[in-house]
Amino acid sequence: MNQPANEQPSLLLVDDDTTFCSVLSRALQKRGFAVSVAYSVEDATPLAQDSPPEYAVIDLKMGGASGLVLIRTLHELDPATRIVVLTGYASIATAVEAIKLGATQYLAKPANADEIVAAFGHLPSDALPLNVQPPSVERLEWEHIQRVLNENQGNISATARALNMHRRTLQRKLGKRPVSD
Amino acid sequence: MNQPANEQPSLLLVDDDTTFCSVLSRALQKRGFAVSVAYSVEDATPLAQDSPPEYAVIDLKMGGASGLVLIRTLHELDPATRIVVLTGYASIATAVEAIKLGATQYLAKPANADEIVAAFGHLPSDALPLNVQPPSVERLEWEHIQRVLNENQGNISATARALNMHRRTLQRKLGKRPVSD
DNA sequence: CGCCGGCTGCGGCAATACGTCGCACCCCCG
DNA sequence: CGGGGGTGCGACGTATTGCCGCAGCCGGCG
Repeated sequence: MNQPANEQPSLLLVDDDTTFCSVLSRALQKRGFAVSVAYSVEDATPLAQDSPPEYAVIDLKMGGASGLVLIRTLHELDPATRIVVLTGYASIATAVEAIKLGATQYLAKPANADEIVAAFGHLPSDALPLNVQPPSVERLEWEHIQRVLNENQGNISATARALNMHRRTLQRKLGKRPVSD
Repeated sequence: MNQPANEQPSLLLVDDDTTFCSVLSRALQKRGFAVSVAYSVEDATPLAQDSPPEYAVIDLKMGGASGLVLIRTLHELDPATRIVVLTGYASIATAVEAIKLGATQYLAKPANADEIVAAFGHLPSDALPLNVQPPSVERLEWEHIQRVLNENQGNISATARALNMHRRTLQRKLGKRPVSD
C-alpha cells in the first residue's frame, strides 16, 4: 500500500503445499514483496537461475529434492540472497545444515508472515508492527497434531506413534478441543 | 587420527561440568588431541587468546557468560578453528545462532567422543539426512519455549506470561528437560 | 467362511504433571 | 530505605497422562 510498485523486492516462495503457498504468498505480497511461487525444487531452480531473487522462503520437506540443495543453489547464485527455511519437520540436524549452506534463518511451522518477514532482518517498507503474542503452547501443539494427523490420512494410531504419544491421549486431545486460543 | 604424533592438534574443551570434562578430556586425548580445559567462558577466553586452538568443544549453558560469545571470540581469533557446540539444552534457536557465529557443528548431549571427533570433520555438505519423522510434541514445545524465552532475554516470568502458562510450570519444564527425542 | 491384524472409541485406575499459593532472597530504582 | 519485579523452590489439591483391557468394525487371506 505504501510501496512504490516498481521497487518491490523479489521473493521466491517454494513449498509443495499449494494452499499454504497461496495464503502465504498473498500475505507476503501485502507486505510489499514481489512474490513468485514454485511447488518443488525442480520448478524453483530455473526460476532462480533466470533471475536470482533477493529473498527466499523455502520448505525443506517436499516431494522430490530436499529444499537444502536449493539453499545451496540460491546462495551460490547470489550470496546476498536472504533465505528463510520453513519446515514442519524441524530438527536440529537440518537446521545446522541449512544455516551452513547459507540460510539466514530457520523457522518451524506454523510461522506467520510477520515472523517470516522479521526473520529476513528488516522490513522493506513500512515500519514493522512489532509484535504479536507468541502462540500459546496449546495452540502450537494443536497445529502440529493436525499437520501430522493430516499426513497420516487421519490415522490416529499412526499419528500417535509418530508423535510419540499415547493413542488414548491423542484421542482425548482431539476429542476435547476445537480450541481457538 | 592421521596426524603426526609429535604434532598433536590443540583442542580447547569448555564446560562447567567438571566430571564430564575430565571424562571427555581423557577420551579426546586418547584420540590424539592436545586438550586444554576451561570451566567457564571467562577462564577460556585468555587461554584462547594466548594460543588459539585448532579445535574447540564448547558447552552452551554454563554459569557465567553463554558459550555463544566464546564461539565468536574463537572464530574471530582464527576462522579456521573447528568449533563443536555441545549442550544438554539443545534447541533449534541456539543451534542457528551458534552456526551463524561460526560453529562447525552443534550436538546435543549426550554425545560420545567419537561423535564429537566426527563432527570436526563434518563439512558443509548437502548430503542430507532427509528426515522423515515429525518432531514429538514435547520437542516442539521445548523449541517453542526456547524461542520465546530467547525473545524475552531469558526472563522467565515474562515468558510465562507470554505463553499464558504458569511461571512455576515453566520453571519445572525448563529444569527438567534435556529432551533429546 | 472363519481368522487375524489393525484401527477406533471408551471406561477405569494409578502415576504424573500442573495450577496455585506462599516464602525467601536478589537487585534495581526512586 | 521501601517497593516492585525477578528467581528458586516446597507443598498440596486437582487435572491430565500413561496404560491397561474390552468390544466393535473393517479388509485381506488361506
